[in-house]
Amino acid sequence: MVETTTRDRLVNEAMRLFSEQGYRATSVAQIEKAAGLAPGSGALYHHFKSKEALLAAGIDRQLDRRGAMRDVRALFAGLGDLDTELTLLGRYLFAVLDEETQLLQIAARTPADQSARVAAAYAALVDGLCAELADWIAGWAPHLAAADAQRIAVVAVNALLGNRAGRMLYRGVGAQLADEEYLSEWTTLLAVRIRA
Amino acid sequence: MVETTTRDRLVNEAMRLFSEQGYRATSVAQIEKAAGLAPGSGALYHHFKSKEALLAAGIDRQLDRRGAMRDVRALFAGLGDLDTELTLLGRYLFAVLDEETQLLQIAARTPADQSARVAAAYAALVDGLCAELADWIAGWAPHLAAADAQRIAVVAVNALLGNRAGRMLYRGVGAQLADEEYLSEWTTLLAVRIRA
DNA sequence: GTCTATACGCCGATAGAC
DNA sequence: GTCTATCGGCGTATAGAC
Repeated sequence: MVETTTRDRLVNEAMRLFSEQGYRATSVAQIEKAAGLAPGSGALYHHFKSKEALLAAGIDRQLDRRGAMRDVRALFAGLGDLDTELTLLGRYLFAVLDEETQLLQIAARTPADQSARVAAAYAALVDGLCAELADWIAGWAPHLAAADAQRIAVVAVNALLGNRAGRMLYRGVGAQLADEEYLSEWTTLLAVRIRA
Repeated sequence: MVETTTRDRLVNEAMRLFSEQGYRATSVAQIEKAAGLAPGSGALYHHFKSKEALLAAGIDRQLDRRGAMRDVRALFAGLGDLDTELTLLGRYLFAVLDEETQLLQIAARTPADQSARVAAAYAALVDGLCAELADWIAGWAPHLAAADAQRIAVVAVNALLGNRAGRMLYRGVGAQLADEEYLSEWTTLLAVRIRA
């Protein structure tokens, strides 16, 4: 059994509820109840000075969890042929996006002017993924201009992001491809382009 | 000067505000003020029985506007080579997504259980675009299996959707490619794949 | 059809007992 | 640290005058 402080439980439940319902639609009482406190009591305010400070703490924690695993080229280089590495890379990018699902959902459902932190965190995440992928592509295709590798990376990441956005925001509605099937086509698309 | 009824103005302003701020974050008073009525007066309730009925009316209108322009193959077929048609098709898909921006934004910022109508409307839009594109691809590449054409179309539409999602939800934050640059790479990616 | 006035509830946040 | 109790504000929605 993991020892969790009340503060940690509050952050956990708040981020979950924010991602499911949105920031404004989630009440402080609801968060307290989910964390095992009496709903409606101000118990939350002994740990955070306001509801927005709680959101900020959740975003900071999410950003701290990331930051490892910078050099993707070193991780995947030399494992096999282009298609194999590309498939692994695609799975890795999907995994990162899935880990950040809460943040992406909160970002989508929080008006930018209400909390600029979320928008900035999203931008940092996506820009980082694009840069990593562009770096990897440049390593595999030295004949391509750096700008071309960057453009390919942006489109490729957006293709994965669009898939996850559809999943996150409208779960269960509409026909979705299975992950492996989607990644298979994504890989083929990129491999052919990089070789051309 | 276009004759607009108060009811139309209410729908217009409500959809605009919903897409900018989200459904729950937008108050009835705000909608009334934007439509030229006294904020806080219940004047809105003489046109709609509730705030949710107003949202439903907006979604219905948006869905009615669409529905024309079904057969994309007929529109773009025979115009030129594959790259040319693909570029035009990409612009068309972007245009459709842009026209439906309000709906997509509202869908993203409205919890699914709060209004299933929005989620269903989104699913219909994206599924329709995928089917249109798959149809077009199948026409250009008869050697591909129908399932392959469908998979390519799904990834391609998701790539455009991911781009627009980033624009809509986090406007101004993060480096974004210009439309023409993005579409250029998107076209190249697909053209190479279809020819392979 | 639009207004003023208002009912009634929920929300964020605070005060103070234990 | 958590509780009960409560304040002030804003939310949706309604009643009734004009």
